[in-house]
Amino acid sequence: MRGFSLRKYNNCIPFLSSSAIRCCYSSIKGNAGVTINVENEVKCLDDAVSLFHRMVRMNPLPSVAVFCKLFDTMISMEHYSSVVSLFQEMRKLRIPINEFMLNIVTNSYCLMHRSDCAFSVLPFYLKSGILFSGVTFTSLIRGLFAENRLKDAVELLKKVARENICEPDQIMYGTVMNGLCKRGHTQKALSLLRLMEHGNTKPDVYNYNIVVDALCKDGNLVAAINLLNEMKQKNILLNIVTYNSLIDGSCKLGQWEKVKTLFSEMVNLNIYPNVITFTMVIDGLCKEGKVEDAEEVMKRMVEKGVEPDIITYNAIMDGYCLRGQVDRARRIFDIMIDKCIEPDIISYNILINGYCKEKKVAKAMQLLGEISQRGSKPNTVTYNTILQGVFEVGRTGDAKKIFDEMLRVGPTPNICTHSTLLDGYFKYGLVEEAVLLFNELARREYNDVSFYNVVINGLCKNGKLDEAHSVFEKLSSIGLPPDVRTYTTMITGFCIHGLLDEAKSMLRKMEDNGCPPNNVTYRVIVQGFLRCSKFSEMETFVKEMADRGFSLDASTAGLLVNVVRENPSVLDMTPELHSKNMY
DNA sequence: ATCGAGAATT
Repeated sequence: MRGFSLRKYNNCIPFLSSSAIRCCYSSIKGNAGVTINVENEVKCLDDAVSLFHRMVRMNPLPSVAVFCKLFDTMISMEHYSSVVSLFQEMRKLRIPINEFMLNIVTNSYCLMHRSDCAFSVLPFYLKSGILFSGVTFTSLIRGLFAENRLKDAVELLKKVARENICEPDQIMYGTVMNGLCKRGHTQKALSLLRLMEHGNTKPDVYNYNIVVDALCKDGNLVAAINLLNEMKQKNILLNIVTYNSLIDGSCKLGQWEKVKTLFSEMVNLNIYPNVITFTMVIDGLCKEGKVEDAEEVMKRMVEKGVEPDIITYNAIMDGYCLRGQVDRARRIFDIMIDKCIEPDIISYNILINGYCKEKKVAKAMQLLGEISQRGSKPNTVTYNTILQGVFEVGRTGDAKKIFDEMLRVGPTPNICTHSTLLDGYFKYGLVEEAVLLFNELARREYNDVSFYNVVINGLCKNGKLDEAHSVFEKLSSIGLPPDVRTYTTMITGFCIHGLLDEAKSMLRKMEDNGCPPNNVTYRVIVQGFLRCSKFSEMETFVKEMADRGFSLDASTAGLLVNVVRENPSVLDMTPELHSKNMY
């Protein structure tokens, strides 16, 4: 990272106070030999805090390891800021700390997405004569990735290696590789893997699995299998994760023969499919509409002694919903409860989505009300799903009420919530509401092009072409390249308003900007010229379409047929229409 | 005693 120096972070540890924490200095004698079983004693934050207070009053004090164990337990319950507070208390009480403790605190800050505070712990290591370890920097790197500071994360790894601060291990490399892969930089992760192969720290199965999985997720199964073969050649011991990634990748491409091969290959290596393996297959089948096959796989897994879990059931439920059989999904939901598998918020979201897709909004709303009764809590996806469903049936008033409820008592709206709202408002002509909301959102720095596509589309469809165009222009000023949908939406807007020259120049512009038009773009522009009876120019685009292997859709072809009926001479100008089987 | 990879929802 640029300008990285320990001095910079000196004396900037934020004091996080906690009113819950009040320390008592009187010591209780005779606690020597008292054993503390942190895991059994701590079930919630209150338990942790009160145990901490008992511990600091003991004489002699419990070892630092016990404090570490306590903090670790708190981290597993996601009480990161409380870990920091208790650590501050320990310091005030001058309770000795060690390397492990500092690493845990550093990690807590990183998990809070406060890598700035995490860096401010570094001077403590120096002051206390404690050496940094790979663990320290791995946590920091993870923290930087969590804040999407990819360059800083990679730079920190390089700095650690270059300045011999400590020898990066497989975990540190793996953390960087994983951070890169999860953000779409598979090739960079692959380069790092190659770098490791030539360096001192040889990649292990974790490192390979990260890249194998990323390649599979990219749909690049061939490269993933090549890497698998490299692993075999290098005698890297393959494991269940390796095969699960490959099986998932094959399922998502519908390569069921490959799935079978991988299954037998892994079993030959004494690696047995687990609940994750089976669930991936079940989900893949469900997504292809083959829910019966998925249920068959579920039976087989039970026969093999592998019990389906909540995720397996959720996949099946979603499979039925995708086929429009929400009632069957509901039955699975009830079976799940009978088997004492508690539905989670995703189960509810799947069912709510199922009901919405069948326009059974009342059912969806009812289910929303039931969520808290069963000890779950609606999340952002729940509300987004309901909002979409309510808009779908045109109940804009209900949508507004639900959004208000969300703002009052619900989870934080995200970009998807806002897209749904804007799309809904525009769709039903509530332009004022939409524009107001869009202006409110200006400071959020949303950088997802599909969000702007919704806005541009809404403005175009509501006669606000100039505003749409200025949002389009804004994209380049915030460094967000328009995608094929953005251009197509703009072109549609121009065509609706009869601005064919603008439509045409936008078509050329997208090509120049490295974003070639697709089938839809051409259909839109052909329809535009057709509706304005500009047959000869239309012909140019029909020709271009044919050259690029695109074809007309039914509605454009239908329009064309009507035009030909009224004006047969059009046929003379468009030989492509009959010679290339365009209808 | 602290840091790592794989499954489901809008």
